Amino acid sequence: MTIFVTMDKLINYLLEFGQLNQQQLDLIKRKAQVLELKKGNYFSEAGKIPRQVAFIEEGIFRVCYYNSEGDEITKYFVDENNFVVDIYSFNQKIPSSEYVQAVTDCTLLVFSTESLNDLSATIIQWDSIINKITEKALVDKVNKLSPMLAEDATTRYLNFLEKFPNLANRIPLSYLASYLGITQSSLSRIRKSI
Amino acid sequence: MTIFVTMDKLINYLLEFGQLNQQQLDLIKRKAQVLELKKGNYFSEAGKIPRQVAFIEEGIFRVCYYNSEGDEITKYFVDENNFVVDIYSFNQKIPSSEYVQAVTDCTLLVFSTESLNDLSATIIQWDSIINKITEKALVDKVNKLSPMLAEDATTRYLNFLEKFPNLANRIPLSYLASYLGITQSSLSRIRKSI
DNA sequence: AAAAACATTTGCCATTTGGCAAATAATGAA
DNA sequence: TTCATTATTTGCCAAATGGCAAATGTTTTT
Repeated sequence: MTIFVTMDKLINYLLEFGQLNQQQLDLIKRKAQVLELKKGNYFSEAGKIPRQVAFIEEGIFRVCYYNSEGDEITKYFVDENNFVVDIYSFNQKIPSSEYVQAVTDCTLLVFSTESLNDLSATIIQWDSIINKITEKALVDKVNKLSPMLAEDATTRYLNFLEKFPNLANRIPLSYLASYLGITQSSLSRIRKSI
Repeated sequence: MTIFVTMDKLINYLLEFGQLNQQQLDLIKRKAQVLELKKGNYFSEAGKIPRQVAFIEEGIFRVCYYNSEGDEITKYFVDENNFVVDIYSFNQKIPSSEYVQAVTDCTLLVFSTESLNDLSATIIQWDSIINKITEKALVDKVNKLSPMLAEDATTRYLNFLEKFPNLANRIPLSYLASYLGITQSSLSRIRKSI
């Protein structure tokens, strides 16, 4: 007896990247495990080898690390309808250098390494779908970061507001400031000036 | 009768990502076409669907585009021992939104879409190797860009100097300034101050 | 409720970077 | 070589951002 969850978001997302029949979809659903993660908790941590991949049903994560000066840097945010994982460490089976933290309460569909291996072995299109998803996720990150370098802090903040309208005032200033590449006081002033 | 080229760099690079026997390596070499590209010329252009992938044997490229203000932005540089292509447009078969331009004279090993399809159909590990390469290239770009946001312009310039020691004074200031996210005059001043 | 701990805002001033235009240097064409 | 074109540097000043510490506000603990 399994908990009934439609997993519609996941299914629709996967179908954007390849065709899957009902039997395959059922198998995928059986391999996914629902996980609720409270705001502030970590899905994976620096120093550990990631052994799971999560599809975000609900909520927002951030990926962060500590630079050589010891500053905590938010590398990017990931919201619902996306997978989140340190993909490089996961695939290479090496310890991650970053944290994946829930910035809101989150509902995840979690796949273990073993489940993914099973899916890869059973579903002929699986690898192709996963590779397309991975590639798109990474290309999107590059395309997001690249123009930010040429934008001023206010523009970067406004773009963040557009992408995550309800988040800006619900997360610590430090998360956002380090993502935008500015100090907390500058961000505070930018907020006031808008 | 084919031109004799060892293609050592390419072979060694591929072998970092998977095993290939001599027969497979020979096939790969036969599918690659040597292309010399003079400084300033384009390997691929915005508006066109990319139909080739290049391995850079020698030389340096930049990938650039025009933002909504019409400024030319250098998204990143790619040097020898790397593949270069607008991977997203290439795979999706959609027109690229960026230019791939030689910033020095370059020697390339070019693979057409058809060659890559043949290799994919013939060499069982091919897709896996290519996916690993793609993933690493993109992860590297994200990891390069992300900390730049928190660095000041001088630091970004010094890091560029470290990565491309011989390039800084041989390419137009505009290429480098737009990559660093600063104006040409600022870069000029930073240069003087070092 | 009070205290402690933590997060955000603000003031003050220094530093960095930008904008613009003129001066200078380098490059390429005739 | 000389002229024309393009690229780079520089001066001047304005705007953006940072650094630091104090003030204020918020949350958590006791």
